Amino acid sequence: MTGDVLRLTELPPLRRDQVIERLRNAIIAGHFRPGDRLIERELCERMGVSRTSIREALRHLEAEHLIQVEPRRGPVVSRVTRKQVAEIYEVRALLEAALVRRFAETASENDITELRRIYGDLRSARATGEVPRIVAQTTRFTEHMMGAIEHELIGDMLRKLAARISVVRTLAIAVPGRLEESGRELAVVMDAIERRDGELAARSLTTYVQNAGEAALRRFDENEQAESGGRSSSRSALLSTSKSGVARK
Amino acid sequence: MTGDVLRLTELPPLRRDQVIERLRNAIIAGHFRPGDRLIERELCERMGVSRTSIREALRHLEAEHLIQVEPRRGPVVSRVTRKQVAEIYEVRALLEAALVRRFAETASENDITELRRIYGDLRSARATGEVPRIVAQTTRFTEHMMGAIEHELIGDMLRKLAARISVVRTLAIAVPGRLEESGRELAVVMDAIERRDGELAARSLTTYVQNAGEAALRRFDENEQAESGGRSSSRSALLSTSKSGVARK
DNA sequence: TGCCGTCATCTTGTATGACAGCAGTCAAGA
DNA sequence: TCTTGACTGCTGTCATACAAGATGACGGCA
Repeated sequence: MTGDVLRLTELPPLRRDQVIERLRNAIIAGHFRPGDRLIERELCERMGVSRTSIREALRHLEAEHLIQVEPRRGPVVSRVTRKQVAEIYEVRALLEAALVRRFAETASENDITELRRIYGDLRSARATGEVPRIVAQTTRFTEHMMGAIEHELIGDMLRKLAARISVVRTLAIAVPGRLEESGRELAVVMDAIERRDGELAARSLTTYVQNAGEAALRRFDENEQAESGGRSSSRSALLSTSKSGVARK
Repeated sequence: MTGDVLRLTELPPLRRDQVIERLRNAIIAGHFRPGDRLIERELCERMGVSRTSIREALRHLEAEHLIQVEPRRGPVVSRVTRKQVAEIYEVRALLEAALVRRFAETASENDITELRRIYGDLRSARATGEVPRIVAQTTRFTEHMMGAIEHELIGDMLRKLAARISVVRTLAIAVPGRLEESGRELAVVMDAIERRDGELAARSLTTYVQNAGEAALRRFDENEQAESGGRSSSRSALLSTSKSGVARK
């Protein structure tokens, strides 16, 4: 119905969209870090496109809150404030609870089986303690549910929120003791889903996200301290000097 | 804490931001209508700015989903699908419920008094049946709560969602019988707030939004029918020819 | 030694001009 | 009436240019 099967090249993808995507990924992956300035010319050279495309892409990322632009100073990778972190986790809890409730209640058996499989991978990842793998599998877990319930908006919002807290989130996973705790919480969620208990799934997932949020805030505070401590050699600092060669504030 | 009080001229506002604002308002106000093409040159001339600024503004609005861009065809004021309307009302219900719950539980007495005052204005507006006034007062009502609880994120999201459904929302208000029904629902909400019953406030507001959503969907369906009926003279059609002189699909 | 004002330099914000190439239109032709 | 091809309209990108704010270096002064 939509999209012609015989379509040739799908049309060359727009440069600006590619730029958006790559910059977004770079930020999420932590290649650029909060506070890094994004200098247009540099980006032009690195990506081999004109300033026009770069700037248009930047406007898009700005709207997503991934970068902030102070007039005449140019774009800077967003730093999130403590309050913002708290708010994001709060809203994420709401949306994800709605997501999981609906999934538990309406997903097909296949979707649930598949989720169980992903959950298995997630557990193995968690067992290794390798943070990047854990993040990846957790994303897959959520992403699968989003795909299944076909709620464009919730999916969209959750993805955007996740992007904004990618840094803190990564740090939060490694909070001592949190991995075990969250493991138990997730088990309850998975269990509720399999029993098709949407209400319980939603409630337990809310708890999970709330606790994750608290862990994130704890990390956040530690980081603030470390920063005001001035020991800029502290490599774990959220806002430490970028390795990407980009100027900083 | 944020923003320097001593700042001189606040700096001349950026052109692109002004463009964003004006276009957004124009869309929300219905001056441009869903499906209208936004032709860059035209916008340049009308607003007296260069294509550069226009295009950057468009990228921003695109990220807000207020416009959609089909590659090489350019921007078009977003048409919302039925599904999107449903999803938006769903999420709006979630967020607004959280908002009102928190307001009921934590707002100062002054804030509540003020809300009651606004509620009074809202009631008078509703009594007249003048849709634009009703919309304005309803917005004030929500906006007041958003200001009081200081939850940037929820406020931001609700505003963006509201923008996306501004057209449908306007139509929905005039659904026969809905005005009375919603009046009663709102009364319950206001009452719950004054009694500081966050739970009840949230629940009743959820009902209110859900019903509003159903009304909106009903209107939406009527519109679709009217449209496929082909009688393009039907002036109430959601997608009728724009009066703004802008080309259409 | 430490603070201040000045100047050179870097960057952004915005405007212009150009141009290739997709899209939609319309008239000529079958 | 349907098909084809030429024509025109716009978008997507690039290259340039330039004023003005932001930054950083430097030398003078206390």
